[in-house]
Order: sequence, then C-alpha cells, then structure tokens
Amino acid sequence: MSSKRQDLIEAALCLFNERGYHATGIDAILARAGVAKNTLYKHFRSKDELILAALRLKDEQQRNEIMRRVESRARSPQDRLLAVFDVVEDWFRDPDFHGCLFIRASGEFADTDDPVHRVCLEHSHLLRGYLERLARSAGASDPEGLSKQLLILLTGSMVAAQIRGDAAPAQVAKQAASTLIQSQCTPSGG
Amino acid sequence: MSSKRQDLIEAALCLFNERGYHATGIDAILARAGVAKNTLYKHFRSKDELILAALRLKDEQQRNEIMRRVESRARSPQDRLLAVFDVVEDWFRDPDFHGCLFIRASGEFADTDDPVHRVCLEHSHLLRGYLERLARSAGASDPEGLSKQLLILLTGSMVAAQIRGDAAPAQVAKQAASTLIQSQCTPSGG
DNA sequence: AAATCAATAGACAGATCTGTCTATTCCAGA
DNA sequence: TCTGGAATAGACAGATCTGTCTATTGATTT
Repeated sequence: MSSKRQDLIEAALCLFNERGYHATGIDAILARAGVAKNTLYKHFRSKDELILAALRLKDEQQRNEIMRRVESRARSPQDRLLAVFDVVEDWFRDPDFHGCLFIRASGEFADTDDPVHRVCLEHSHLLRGYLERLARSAGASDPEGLSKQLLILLTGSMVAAQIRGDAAPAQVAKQAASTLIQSQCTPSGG
Repeated sequence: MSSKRQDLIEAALCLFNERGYHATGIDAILARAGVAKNTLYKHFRSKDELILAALRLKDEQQRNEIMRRVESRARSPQDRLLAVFDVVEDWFRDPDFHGCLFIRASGEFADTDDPVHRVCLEHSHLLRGYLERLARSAGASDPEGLSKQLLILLTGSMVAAQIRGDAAPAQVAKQAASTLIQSQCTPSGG
C-alpha cells in the first residue's frame, strides 16, 4: 500500500531527531527514505505538512508506548505515577535520544499560533490527561494540580537529559515526584 | 568603542528569540543591527561564533538578573528559593517570551559535543550552583539533591510556559517547590 | 495486450544562505 | 592636512533549500 508515505514519515522523524527541523532538508529525507521528490509532494503539500503529519503520528505512538510500558511495569496507580519516570529513563538511555521531539518543535516553531506549535500543545495536554487519570485513581486530593506538577517534572527531566546527555535526571525527578505524591495521597497530607 | 559588536549580539539575541537559530539568517541580523556584513565577519569568524558569543553574554546577563531580582524580592534563603519562581513568572509574562534561549539552543544543536550545546550545559550548571547555595543556606538536608530537583522544576516550568504561551506554570512549579523544600528544611522532613 | 496509475530520476526555477571581496566613505589622531 | 583604521554598500561565488515540472519505468488490472 502507501508504504512510501510511511517511509517518508519515519525518515523524517529520524532526521528531525538527529538534526532538528530547520536543519533537515527535504533532500536528506528523500535520500534516507529512498523516495523520489515527486512522491513526497504527492503525499504532502509542503515540508511543514510533512512535519505536522510526522508529529501527529509520533504523538500517538509515543503516548501509547509510555502507557503500555507504565502499565506493564507497575500495578497500583501510585506506583504507575512513579513508573513513568523509570520508563522515560530507559528512553533517555537510548544513544539516539536527543530530547523530546515536541519540546524541540515548540522551540523551533515559537509562534504559538503555528500549527506545529499547536500539535506540541495538544501532545502536552494529552500526556497531562493521562497523569491526571492516574492521580485520580491514586486518590490524590487535587488530581489536576498534581498532574500539572508531575508534567512539569517530566518535562524538566526530558530537557535536563537532553542538555546533559545522560539519564540521571529521570531518577531525580522520580524522587521529587514521590515527595509530591506522598503529600497528596496520604491521610496526613493537605 | 566597539558598539557594533554589541549591536550585532543584541540584534542576534532578539531574532534568535523570535525565530530560532537556524531560521534566522545573517542578513536579518545585519539589517536589525544596522551593520554591514563586512563588519560582522571582522568581529566574528562565522555565524556559529556569533551564536556562541551571544549566548555567553546572555548567560551572564540572565543569571545576574535572576539573582538580583530574587535577592530584592525575598530575604531568607528559603523564601528566595521560592522567589525564583515568581521572578521567572514575570519573565513568562513578557509578550516577547518564547522560551529559554539555552533550552532552545540545546534542541537545535543536539550534538552534546557542539560548542553551542556545551554553553547550554554550562549555563545549566551555573544556575544549579546558585540554587544549591540557596538550598544550603536554607538548611536543606541534601542541598545538591534539592537543587537538582528545583532545577528540573524550573526547567520544566520554562518549557511549559513556552508551549502554552502563558505564565501559569510558574506558580504550579512554585507550589511543587514549596512541598519539596518543606520536606527537606523542617525537622520532621527526611 | 492495452490502459492506468504510482513511482522514478533528475532538470529546473527562484529564493535564500554563508562567507568573501572590492571600492568607497568617514572620522580621529599625528 | 595627511594618514590609518574601521565602517559602509553591495556585488559575487557557491552551496543549499523548497517546490514544480517533464519524461520514463514498472506493475496491476481490465
């Protein structure tokens, strides 16, 4: 079927991760995908449309993989909130990790009205929604507030790992998350 | 004196903030600075050298301004640790805020060996050092650990504000920071 | 076998990018 | 007044970028 479209998106995601969005030319994507230029512009109207399609696919893939891994790693909602940080630690350990594609995209497409930027915001919302559901199941007194805090920790750990080039920030964030969860999920906590 | 050099750096920082690094051409910087191309290449060997010089200057300016504002806003070390988040909240409120220039640079120059990336790492180290000194003065049981947690919160709030386009993440992070500080700076805390 | 359709290679236009170069202007100091 | 240094405008080379176009191949279906 339309495997060419898929090949293009995969090649694009790989190169965007390696070099960034503006620094990656169409020709490099074509070469890596083994696809002709004409074919690209039959599937996508422009480079920006390709970026959008690639990020929309990645959004779903990435969230699904995180949720799947979290659920197989821990049983209780509280443990699962913490397991999120173990899951991203594995991700940070990958030699190909150069930071979250959505965080980096929102930095390169800085205008909040830009469609690319909006996809990043949507990704962030969906991820927070997952954390909020876990927080609610865990019996947090303020699930929405806790999920916002945990999302900031998660985001911060991604950037710290991106800058440092190692996975250590995951456990630092996990420790902080543990403290925050404790303060909401125990009878003594506010 | 060499005000041209300064003009170039200021124009570059402004445009990098608006559009990003790769998306900003030399000509746009020259036009905004009101400087001829020849002059740019007399002061800097390449665009990358200009980026480096701009970020090195910004590193000092930004940290100094944060520290100055924090110190004028709160007296005790504990209050100052929290005041950091009020200070960045003002920053997030600026209509020109499009995210931290160092976080965005580390995303566009993803190779950790890249000199630009290294400047970002250095900036992050220096900022953490400041937080660690405050944490130590505040009597934290593990100042280094607390400073790492707070840096992740700070970083995360910057990215969240960048993506959302509002300042709300600052107070979310401040609330989390408060919980983390409490757990280290009270007799009952671990 | 004929027709259809997707994909190919690659030329091309037009814009933009970095960096070099020339020729000129302007100003400060001897 | 002369000189030297720094800045100017702007042409230029050479690369690269996005996007369009033509002409061809190849596989599948009718």
